[in-house]
Amino acid sequence: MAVISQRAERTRPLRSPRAPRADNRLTVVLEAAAGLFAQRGYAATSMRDIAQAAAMLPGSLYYHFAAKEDLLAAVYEAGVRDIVGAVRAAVARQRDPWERLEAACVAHLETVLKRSDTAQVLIRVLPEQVPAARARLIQLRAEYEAEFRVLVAALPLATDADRRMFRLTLLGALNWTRFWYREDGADTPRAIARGILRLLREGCDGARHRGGRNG
Amino acid sequence: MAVISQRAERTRPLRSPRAPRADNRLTVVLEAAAGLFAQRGYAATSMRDIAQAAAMLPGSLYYHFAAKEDLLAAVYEAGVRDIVGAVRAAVARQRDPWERLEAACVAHLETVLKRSDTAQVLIRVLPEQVPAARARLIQLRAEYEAEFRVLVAALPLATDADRRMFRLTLLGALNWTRFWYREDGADTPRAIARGILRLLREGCDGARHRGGRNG
DNA sequence: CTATAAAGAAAACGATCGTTTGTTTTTCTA
DNA sequence: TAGAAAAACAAACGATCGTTTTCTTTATAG
Repeated sequence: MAVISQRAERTRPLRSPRAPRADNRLTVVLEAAAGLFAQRGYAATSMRDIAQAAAMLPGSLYYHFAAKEDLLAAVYEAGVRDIVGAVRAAVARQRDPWERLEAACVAHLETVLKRSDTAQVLIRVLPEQVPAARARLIQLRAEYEAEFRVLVAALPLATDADRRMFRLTLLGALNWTRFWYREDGADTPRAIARGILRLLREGCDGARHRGGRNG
Repeated sequence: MAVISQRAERTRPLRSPRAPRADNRLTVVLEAAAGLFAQRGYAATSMRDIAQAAAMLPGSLYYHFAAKEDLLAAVYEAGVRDIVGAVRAAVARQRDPWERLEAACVAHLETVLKRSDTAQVLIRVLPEQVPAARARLIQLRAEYEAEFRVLVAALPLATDADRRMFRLTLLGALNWTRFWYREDGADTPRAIARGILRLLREGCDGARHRGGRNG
């Protein structure tokens, strides 16, 4: 029964005889929810918190979403749209495989760290944390991760290179920045993305780069 | 007032005229809490959940801890003890700086992914998620991260290498494994740790390793 | 201009939350 | 072995949770 009611009004009641109103505050709700989910997490954010941030009453949220988990799924959808859009736009400007991947990493970090709360929710709230929406969230995440899979597949690596490990390590390093990145710090999202990628591409073993003394 | 009551009984009432009883179930409570915090997160775990997992009544938890956040702090402490112990023991068996770091990474992953729920809480529940305990949690985390700082400082890297970026990238990649590691999968924590470290040490650019055809 | 549906206000539902209080049982110690 | 402290039980507190229901306002289509 939960599944039915979830699907019942994804955006609006089916076969509605009238279009949504111009003054509807659905986007305000989504942004408010994204900001709070990104900052406090899913369980620690109440529907009342979201309603207050959106300047509405708690019950009014249920005109747009049948349940809290559906609101999260909608934020996830918006997040995927944001970050996929940013990454695709950045990648399209490059032709070299390494430069395409670098552009993707820069766009990823800039979107997640500075531009989009909804995108931040993608890496802050994980599918396992919301069992009722797990399947949907996993699918939405996979939609995005597929972008990186393609970019990594295009790299001119040694034949025995482990592309899966490379991709997971890269995404791990990128997403972990959320926990140590500081707005006021010296390094920008762009610089961080480039630094991580250079490390994964070239390594950092002094003995390998030049005739080092250790090894 | 909250601060006072938090400090009031870190482990037991101050100047207790009698030692703890042999049948006390403090460790059972800590393990139950660790398991649930690791699986569901802090906010999504109720004191009643923990009590049930420990086969006690909810109110009884407050004999050991003045508040939920103090219970989390205690789990954090146990987690740091677990992982620092494992890492130090592993490192002590090696002398070469790279081998010491590898031993640390292997111990880190094995502890977090297989051995210790309390250690898993360290990377699952982040200080920002529990404002009331933030300062304490940050300090406990720093205690552990200092271990890695020392190990990275000892590496024979090129003089212009960014050791901070290296450390953050490494820890990010290691900790992110929590989100894709599967018990039944082919790769063990040991293999994953080695793979990540090799990547960060040697890089993966085919054109660099041998006279590649690209670039 | 009027009907109608969209959008939200207002108020409350039962359930669950972290926590407190008073009491009982059990172990250790003197 | 008697008394005291440790450790848990038992039961409830007020607050907050996600959600539902009913009613009112308001933009829009005919």
